Formats: sequence, structure tokens, C-alpha cells
Amino acid sequence: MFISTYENKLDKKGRVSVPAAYRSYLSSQGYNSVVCYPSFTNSSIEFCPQDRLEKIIESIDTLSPFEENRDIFSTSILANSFQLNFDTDGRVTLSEKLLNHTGIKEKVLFVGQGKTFQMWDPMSFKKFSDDARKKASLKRSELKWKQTN
Amino acid sequence: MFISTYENKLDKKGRVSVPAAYRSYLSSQGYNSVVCYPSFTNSSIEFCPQDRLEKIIESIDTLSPFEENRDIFSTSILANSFQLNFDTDGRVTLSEKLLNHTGIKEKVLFVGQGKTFQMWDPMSFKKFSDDARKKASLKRSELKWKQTN
DNA sequence: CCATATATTCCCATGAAATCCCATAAAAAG
DNA sequence: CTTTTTATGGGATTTCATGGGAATATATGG
Repeated sequence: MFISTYENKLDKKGRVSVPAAYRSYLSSQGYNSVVCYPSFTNSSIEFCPQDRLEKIIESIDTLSPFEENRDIFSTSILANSFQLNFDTDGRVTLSEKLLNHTGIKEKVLFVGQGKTFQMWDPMSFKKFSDDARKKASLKRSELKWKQTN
Repeated sequence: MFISTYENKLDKKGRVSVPAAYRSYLSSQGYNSVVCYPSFTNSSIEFCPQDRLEKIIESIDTLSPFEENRDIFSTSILANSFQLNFDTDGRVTLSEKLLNHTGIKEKVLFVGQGKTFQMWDPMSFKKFSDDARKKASLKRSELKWKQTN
């Protein structure tokens, strides 16, 4: 399972170490690479084992080759995905696209999400999680109010 | 599988390098050439292994109710299809027909579509992709439904 | 059937980017 | 405190995209 968070450094060559805990989980599942794509809802990169993307491909493949939806789905998902291979020391190289989407400069924050994990710029993540916390407390009071009525 | 995008240069001789990642996937599947045809719905060229084209033609056969339509449809694909062989450095040569359909001049954008890939003029693709992203967020729930069924 | 032009493919050189490999530092484990 | 694992830096090597010359194939006209 991917849990906890890890902050690692992006070097001059654009490489970053994937946390050893994540790597050992991946290899225990039989993977030696990961697939990733920019999140649709926030400025993180989502990572998942390759077979997850393969499932998406299979479901797209059920659509007719001349249906508009096929191109729309595959373009918005597959064209923006990357397969990242680990080097011999467990690092991956991040492309310009991925850096731009996240705003990552110096540090990379890995955030475990159970079956997947994310990469964030540490600052962006702090904003995001603070925001999430506020929203949660607003909703909580809303919920309490509804409960008493 | 074919994912991500790669922008390569068209040289004076009309050659372009097929991304190494795509070539290695093709050869892992036992192919050393590709078949391509102009898309019916947009200004890209569709690439696929040869047996896939045969499958597409079969599916046209079963889908179209009128025999006449079938013939027109499948011959129009076949007549406009090319088999492109890789040279010793992994390049293919693009014919005038293909260049005209796409509007490609200097740069060739390869776009992964899972089991197939496309070639685009970078500008045309940007337009298409911005549009696709908007439509995808509207229709994503539709895809999810199909995945579970 | 040959000769010339044109296009196609092979082959090698180059520069840039990706990857390997090793050294060292920092952290964790025993 | 010692040993092992992990993260990081950087030089060495390999891969890849690209350009262009040489060799081969194909077409066209006489």
C-alpha cells in the first residue's frame, strides 16, 4: 500500500528518488515502472501501476473506432500520460510538462493514496490540504445544523 | 501500449523518426512495420499494427446494415491506407497525401491512443486537444459506466 | 534494352538527452 | 556503536533524433 508522505529533492538533471517504500510495494506487485498523468481536479500528478491504465485502454477500445467519444477520451487521458522507468538507483526523470502542471521546482512531495500515490509541489499541497480542512469544517457545521433540524 | 506525445522533426527527405518508445512496443508485439490511414473525423493520420486494420474492416462489415455502404466504407479506408516500413534508424517516409491531410510542415506530433497512435500537425492537435479536454470532463461519467459493464 | 532522372533505402557522423554506475552522505535498523 | 539501507551528486556510457552522403531501386523517355 502507498501511505504516508515523503519529501525528496529534484536534482539538476530533473531526477527524483521515488520513496523506497513505494518502490518495494510496486516490485512486490510485479512492476518495475509506473504510469502517471496530470490530475483533472488539482495540480498534482497521479501515479498508478500500469495495468490500471491498460484497463482504461480496454474500455476505450470497446467504443467504435469512428465514434467521437473514443478520440475524446483517449486524447484527454492517454496523450497526457507518461510511463516512467526507474533508473538503477530508483529514480525517475520528470518531464517539463509534469513540472509545469505541478509547479515543482526544488522539492517533490510524494503523497500516498492507498492504491495510488501523488506527486505535489510541497507548497501547493499545503494550500490544498489547508483548503480541504476548511471546507471539511464548514460542511461539518452544516451537517450538525441539519442534524438538529 | 502507446501513450504520451512526442514532437519530432520532418527532414528535407520527408522522413520522421517514430518515437523509440512506440517502436519498442511494436517490436515487443512482433511487428516491424505499421499501417496508417487518414482519420475520418479529424486531420490526423491513424497508425496501427496491420492485423488491427483487418479487424476494423471486419467490424465495419458487421456494423453497416447496407452492403453498398460497407463496400464504400471499407474500400475508402483500404484505398487510402499505406504500409510504412521503418528504415534502419527507425524512421518512416511520409507521402504527399499524408502531409496534405494533416497539414504537417516542419514538426510531427505523435499522439498515443493506447492500442494505436496518431500523427498530427502540432497546431491542429492543440486545438483538438483543448476541445477534447472540455468534452471529456462532461462525458467522463459515461466512460466509467461502460467500464463497470 | 539502355540511359538518365528521381526517389528510396542504407549507412555513418554528430550532438543532445537519457541512463548507468560509482562515491559519498544521511538516515534507519540491529 | 556498527551495519545496512536510502537519498543524492556527478562522471561515464549508451541511446536517440537528426542530417547528409553513398548505394540501390524504380520510373520515364528514347
